[in-house]
Amino acid sequence: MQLKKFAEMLGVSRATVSLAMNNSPLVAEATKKRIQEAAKRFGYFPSPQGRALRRGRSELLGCILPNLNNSFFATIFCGISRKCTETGYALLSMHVEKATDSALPVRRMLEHGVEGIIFLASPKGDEWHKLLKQREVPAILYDAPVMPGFPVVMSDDLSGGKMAMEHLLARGHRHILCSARRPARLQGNRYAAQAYPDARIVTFDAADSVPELLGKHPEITAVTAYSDDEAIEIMRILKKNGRRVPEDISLIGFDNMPYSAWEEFGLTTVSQAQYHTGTVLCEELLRRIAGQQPFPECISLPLELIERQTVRTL
Amino acid sequence: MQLKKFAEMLGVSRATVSLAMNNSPLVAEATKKRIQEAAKRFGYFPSPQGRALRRGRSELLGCILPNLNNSFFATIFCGISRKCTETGYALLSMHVEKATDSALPVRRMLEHGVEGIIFLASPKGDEWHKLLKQREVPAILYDAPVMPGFPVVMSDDLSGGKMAMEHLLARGHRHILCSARRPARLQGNRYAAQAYPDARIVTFDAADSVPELLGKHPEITAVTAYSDDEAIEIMRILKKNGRRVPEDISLIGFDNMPYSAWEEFGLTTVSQAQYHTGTVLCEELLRRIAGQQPFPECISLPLELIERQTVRTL
DNA sequence: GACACCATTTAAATCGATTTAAAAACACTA
DNA sequence: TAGTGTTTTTAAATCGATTTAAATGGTGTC
Repeated sequence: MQLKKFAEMLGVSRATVSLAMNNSPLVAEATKKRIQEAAKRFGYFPSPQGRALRRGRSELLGCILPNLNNSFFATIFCGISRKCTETGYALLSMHVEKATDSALPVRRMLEHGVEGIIFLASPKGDEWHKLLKQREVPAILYDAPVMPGFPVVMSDDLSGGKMAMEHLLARGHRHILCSARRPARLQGNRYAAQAYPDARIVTFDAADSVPELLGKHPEITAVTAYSDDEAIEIMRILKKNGRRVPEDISLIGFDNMPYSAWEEFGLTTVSQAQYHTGTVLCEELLRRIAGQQPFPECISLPLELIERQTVRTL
Repeated sequence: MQLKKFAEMLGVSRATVSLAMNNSPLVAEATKKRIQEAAKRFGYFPSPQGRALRRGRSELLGCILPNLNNSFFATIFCGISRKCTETGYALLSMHVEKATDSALPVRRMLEHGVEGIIFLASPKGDEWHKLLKQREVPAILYDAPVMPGFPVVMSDDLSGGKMAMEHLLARGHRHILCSARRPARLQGNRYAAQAYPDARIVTFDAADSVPELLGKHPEITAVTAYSDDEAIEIMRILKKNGRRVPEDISLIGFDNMPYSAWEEFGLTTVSQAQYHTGTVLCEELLRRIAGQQPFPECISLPLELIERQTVRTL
C-alpha cells in the first residue's frame, strides 16, 4: 500500500502520515499513535526507494571481499558488519577473484548507490579510483599500497616484528631465522635485535627453504614465520626432517588463526585483532562520509603476542 | 550532476538522455554515442535512487549470516555472492548472534527494500515470517525446520548417512558407533545396515561419551561423527586414550572442512558441496522472486564421500 | 503539393516518499 | 469579541529518473 491510499484511508494528509511514521514531534501524540498502529494493522510501510530518493541517502556501504575460505577476512568482515548494523547502515558485499579489475565491482556498487566502499581485497586496475573520485564516494583500503586520497588500514608490522623478536630474545634465542616477506616486519625484527649485540638474523622467503638454511646455520634456534599458515607448514617440514618444535626449534607465527590454538599446533603467534580491524575500517569510512576531519592517510592497528607452546626458553 | 542539467547542457531532452543511457533502440545511434561519451567525460550517471523508485525494483537480495568463523558458512556465502553478481543483483548481508530474534535483521533488510532473503542462520522468533508475508517478500532457509511457505534447502542427510555407512560396511566393519545428533542421517545409517544382517549400530550423542561406549562395546571398529569438527575432537580423545586412527578405530566425518584434508588429520568425510549450496539457495530464491512455478518446499542437495586415511579395510 | 510512413525526439505523467511554508484549529488574554 | 500565540495539520514543491503517447522532421510516392 502506498502513502497516498493509506493517508486517504485514515482521512489525514500524506504529510501527517509521513511525519508520524518518522516520529516527528510536530504531530500530536494521539495522532501519531493512531497512525502507527494503523500502519501495523494494515501493513503500510514507507517505500525504501521513495524515501532514499527524497532523503538523498542510501545508508548503504559496500565491501569488496577476497574469497572467504580464509577465516582471517571472514572475521574482519564480521567486525565491519556489526559496526554497520550498529550505525544503521546496511552492508553490500561482493567477492572478487584475485585478478579481477576492481572497476567492475566498484561500478556495480555505485549503481546501487553505496555511500562508501571498503576494500578488503586490494584493488586492482587503474579505473576504480577515477570512478570513486568522480562520484565523490570515499573508500578505505585494508593492507594495500598507499593510494593518494584513500586511507589505508594495516597492522602495525614494524611493532609486530619487534614484538615477536623481543619475545624470542628475552627467552635466550640469539640466532633467528626471519621471514623476509614483509619488509616492515623484518625491519621490526632487526630493530629489536639491535638491543642484543650478539643477536644474529638470517632471512628466508619460502617455507621450503627452511631446512636447508637450518643446515647451513646450525646455530639457529628459532624461526619467525610470515603467517600462521606458513608456521604450520614449517612445523610439518621440520617434523619430517626429524626436528621437534619447540625442543629443537622455536617457532612464532602471525595472524592468530582459530586453528593455531588447537592442541595439534599450540602455536605462539602475533595477533592482529581481526574483529577490531573491521570495526576500525568501518568507523573510519563513516567518518569520511560524514566529512569529519582530520583524515589520516594510514592507520596502524596494534598487535598482541599470544603465547602458546612453540617457543622454548633456552 | 543530475539528468536535468546534463540534458540541458547537451541541448537534448531528459527523455533522450535517459533512453540513451539505457541503450534503447529508440534513439539514433549517433545521438546515443554522443550522449554516452559526454556522460563519461562530464561524469553524469543516473541516480540509483531515482532509477530504483521509477523502476520499482531494488535488485537487492538479503542474506542473514551466522558468525563466519566457521568456514562452512563462509563458503556457502561465497556461492550466493557469486550467483548474485552473475545475475545483476547486489547482496546485502547481516550477521546475527545465535539468540537474536530474526525480526530485527529482517526489518532492517526490508527497510532497504530487498526483494528476497536467504537465511543462512536459522530464523528465530515468530514475527519474521509475518513481516515477510505482509510485504510479500520471499525467503529461503538453509538447514532449518520446515516452515509453511518458505522453501528449505538442506543436505540430503538420509543419503549421506547411507553413504558413510556403506563405505564402512564395504570395508568389513560390522559394529559401528553412529552419532545420533541428526535423526535423518542416523536413519540413513540404519538403512544401509539392513543389507548386512550381521551389522550392529550403537549410537552416541557427544564426543565425550565415545571412550566409555567403546569400552562397553569392544567389538566396535568404526565411528561416524556428526561433523568434521566432532570427528577431529574424537581423534584427539582417542589418541589420549591410546587408540590409533585408523589402526584401532576407523572414523568418518561430515562437512569436508578445509583443515580436514590436512595431513595431521587426513579425515575421510562426507562432503556437502558448500559453494554449490550457495548457488542453489540463490537460484531458488530468484525463481520465487520471478514467480516461476513450481515451488518445491524442500530441496535436498547431493553429497559425496571424500576418501582419505581414517578408514581402514578390515 | 499533399499524403503517408518511418525514424527520432520530446513533453508530461509517474514512481512514493519528505519537507517547508502556510493554513487551520485551538486556547488564552484583554 | 477580537487579538495573540501555540499547537497541529496540510498543500504543494521536490528528490531524479523512466516511460508513454504525442509531436517533429525527413523521405518517398503519386
